[in-house]
Order: sequence, then C-alpha cells, then structure tokens
Amino acid sequence: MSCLIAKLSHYVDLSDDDCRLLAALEADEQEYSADQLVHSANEEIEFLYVVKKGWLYNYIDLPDGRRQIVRIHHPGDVLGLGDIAYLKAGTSLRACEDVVLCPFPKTHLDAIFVNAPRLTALLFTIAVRDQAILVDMLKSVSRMSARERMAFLLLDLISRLRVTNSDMTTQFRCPLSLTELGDTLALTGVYVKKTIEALEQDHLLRYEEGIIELLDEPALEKICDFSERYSTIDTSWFPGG
Amino acid sequence: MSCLIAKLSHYVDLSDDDCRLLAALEADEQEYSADQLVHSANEEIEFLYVVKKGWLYNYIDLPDGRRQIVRIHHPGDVLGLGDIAYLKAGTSLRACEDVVLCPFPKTHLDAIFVNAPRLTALLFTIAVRDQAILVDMLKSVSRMSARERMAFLLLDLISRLRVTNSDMTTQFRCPLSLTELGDTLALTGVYVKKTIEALEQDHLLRYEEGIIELLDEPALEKICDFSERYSTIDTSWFPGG
DNA sequence: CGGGTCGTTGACCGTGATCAAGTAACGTGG
DNA sequence: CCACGTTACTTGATCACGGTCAACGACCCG
Repeated sequence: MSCLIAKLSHYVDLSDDDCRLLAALEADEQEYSADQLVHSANEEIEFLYVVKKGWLYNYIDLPDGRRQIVRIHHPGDVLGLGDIAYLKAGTSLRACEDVVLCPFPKTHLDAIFVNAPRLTALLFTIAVRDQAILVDMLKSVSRMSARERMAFLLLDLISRLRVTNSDMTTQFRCPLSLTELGDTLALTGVYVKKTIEALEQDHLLRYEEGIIELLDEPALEKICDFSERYSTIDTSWFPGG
Repeated sequence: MSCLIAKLSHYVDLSDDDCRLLAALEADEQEYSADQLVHSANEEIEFLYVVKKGWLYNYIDLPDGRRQIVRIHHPGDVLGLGDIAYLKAGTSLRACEDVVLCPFPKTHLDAIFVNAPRLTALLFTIAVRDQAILVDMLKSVSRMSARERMAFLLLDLISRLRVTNSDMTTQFRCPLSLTELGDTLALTGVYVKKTIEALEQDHLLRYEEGIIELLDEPALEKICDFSERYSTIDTSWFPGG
C-alpha cells in the first residue's frame, strides 16, 4: 500500500474514488542520492512530491551563507503544498540521505478540488496543520533555550515517525548531521554537540552514530512544554462523504 | 464594499455566486476593545473571523510567562484558517486597539468547499501563503540580527497595508507597544527601543508616538533581504471559472 | 493626588557564537 | 597500499549580542 494513502487514511475513511485520485499522484518515481538538491529556492515549481523513501528537508539560504532548515520530511509526506501560492519555490529542497520521490504536476490538484471535496478538505487541513507546526517551530526558535529546543525537536521527530510506524520504540535513526540539526534549531553545530552532551549527562537521551534514544520522554516533554500535533486532527466539519 | 471581497478580488475575479458566499461570512458583527482577548489558546474554536476594523495579533504564551506574537492582522484578513485542523485553538487572539470582527461558524466553509472550487482554491492559497509568511518570520527570528529583524517587520507591515490601501505612503500608524513589537521580533522592549534608535541614527526611519515613517526603503530592503509576499499569487492552476 | 503602564536610559551579565586546533573516517588517485 | 583531501565530530578559549535589572519620567485614568 502506498504510504501516502496509509498516512491519510489515518485521519479519514477514503472512498475508492479518493484512493484512485491519490494513487495517480504516485504514478511516477524518481531517485535522489544523499545530499542532492531536488529543487532550489526561486526555481519555478513544476512538481509537487510524495515522499516514498528517505528523509529530506526544506531550507532557506541567507545572503551571508547561513541557512535555516524549515521542515524535515519523512516518507508519506506531501511536499510543495506550501509553495503552490507562488510561481517560484520559497525554499530549497534537499535529500539528507538516498530517497525516492513521486513527482506530480501541480495541475493534478485540479481533479481533486473539483471531484473530491472531502479529500480537498483533508489536504487543506494537512496544509494548515503544517502551519501549526511552523508556529511551534517559531516558538521553539524564538523563545526557548538550546536545551529546550533540542528536546522539542527530538520529540517532534519521534512523534511524527510514530504516526506511520506504530512499532516505533524510543529510538530512531536521524540522518541529519550536527550542523544540519544546528541549522534546524538555529544553533551552531558546535553548540548542538554541547547541548546533546548536557542532555546525556542528565540521562535524558543517548546519541551515538546518528542513533537517538530517548531515555525519559516525560522529562523531555516537561522541559519544552511539548504538545503532540500529529495523531489527531479535526475532521468533524468536513463535507459529508 | 466589504474589505474581504476587496482583498480577495485583488487576486482573482469573483463571480456573483462567490461574492454571495463571501458576504454570508460577514453577516454578523462584533466589537472588541483595545487589549481585549478574543479567544485564548486551548479554547474550543467555534468561529472564524473576518477583520472589519482595527489590528489584532495571534500569540503563544510560554509556561514561564514569555510570549511570542505569531501573526499581526489587519482589516480584510480571515482569522482562524490556521486553526481549523484542530478542535482547539493553538494561539490566543488579542485586539491591539478597538476592533470590529465578523464571526462565522467554521461549518460555513462547507458551502464553499462543495459549491465553489475556485474560491476553495483561493482560500487554500491564502492559507498556504500565510505559511510562506511564517517561514519568512522563522528565518527572521532565527537567523537575523535585531536590526535586520526590525527592518523586516516594518517592510512586511507596510507592504501588507499597501495591498488594500493603495494610497499608502511611506508612513503608517502602528498600534503595537514596544513590548509587543519585542514579542513579535523575539526581542525585549528595551532592545527594540535601542534598535529603533540605531536605525534612526542612520536616517533609515523615524518613529514617534506610534507613527512609523520609512525614510529609505531600498536601504531597509537591502539590510534584511526583503521579498514581498502579498501583491501577487499564482492562480494559474486554479480550476476554471 | 495616587497608582499603572509605557517609554527611556545605563550598568552589568549570560547564552550561545566564533575561532582554532586536532582527530577520525572516508573516498580518491598515484 | 599509501598519500592526500575532504568532511564530520570534538574540545577549549574567548567574545558579543541582546537580556536582565533597576531607576526615573511622562502620561493616563480614577
């Protein structure tokens, strides 16, 4: 089963027609290797993508060479919804390991908007949920200490992985380098290291060779006032189906 | 003419049916006074709002008493699209001066999703445009200096005001206090003051009694690598209408 | 006239950046 | 198989941006 359908049917019952429309989005496949740029900011957007395998991230470059990672993507995510308001992409998209994407032209959304109001509402909701997550990220970066931010990011990542991967335990592989984690958290790679070390001192987590193990989730949640945004959404107002 | 219709028809031609659906959203009116809370985070969401008059802002409180202002709203804005994925509001909404809002229940969106795919696409696009703006804000707060952030915020505000207010010059009244500006920029009120002073020293702007005048917009744009997000959006992929 | 909030200014401080040097792992070409 | 370059991780010394704290004045409202 496609991981897009798997992820979406977590939220609503999909009709056969809905599934057919969604399957059409995953007709093509394309591979990208680790660290490869999928598209860069200010490039014209031809395609949206469904992630089939691997992690990627969106980021913005600043003129002085620094960058901010805006969103980390996992299999089953729909990429590019956030860019369809504009002709050109606002962020660059890069694979952080070998990935497989399913590109589809943005005009394919037409068929969904016209024929499947229920699915439209779901896509709308997902797009808008991403916004809530950006708000969390803004709060994190603007108002929290390095320690709190680190806790927040790790909890966010694991709770997203749990949505599609219900056998997920307390440990996962994170293919981002320390510098990339820093670009996500608005810290330097150096300080990410020191922060992780401090959390390890307190027996809250373990980090080794890209494997992260959360040793005390309740304590981590308390540190950063975490609230989970992925397991449930409100579908009660959706058009009947 | 309603400022919602004014704002939206800036982007697409609206049919009579579309206008009728939109007008229904502005059927009711409600006043709030300066500094009044419209709804708070974690409250159940009953209504979305169209802003008829005055400025408001969304913010998040942190357990330790700090807060982050997430978005500043002007007349014509639709509030709450970002919250419809959840049963409860993620942010609090507060009036920063006397305002008039038009509340409508979120189920009213149904009618639009089912009957007006073109308008749906527009709302979708607006919701998603807000996301691009959040990304800008994230970039600003995470990676820019106080001076750059200040420049960015002021350019953002004036370019939004210009969308509906084409006779806007280089000066506008900003009803936010220095502390509120600080909560927006992730700075303290004290440092906002010092930053504004520094910009005044360089003859880039003037600030007096809440009136802001931008003296050298090109220079300000250069400081913060500003890109305008409000004047145009991509409507080419919209369903025909 | 008293109390509140906001703006203003100055002294001092702390988090996280910057810089620098060193190590380990990897792929490359000779 | 080794020399080389590259990249990531590691660690420590020092620095600076912006926060914190405190005090005062202006203004508003009761």
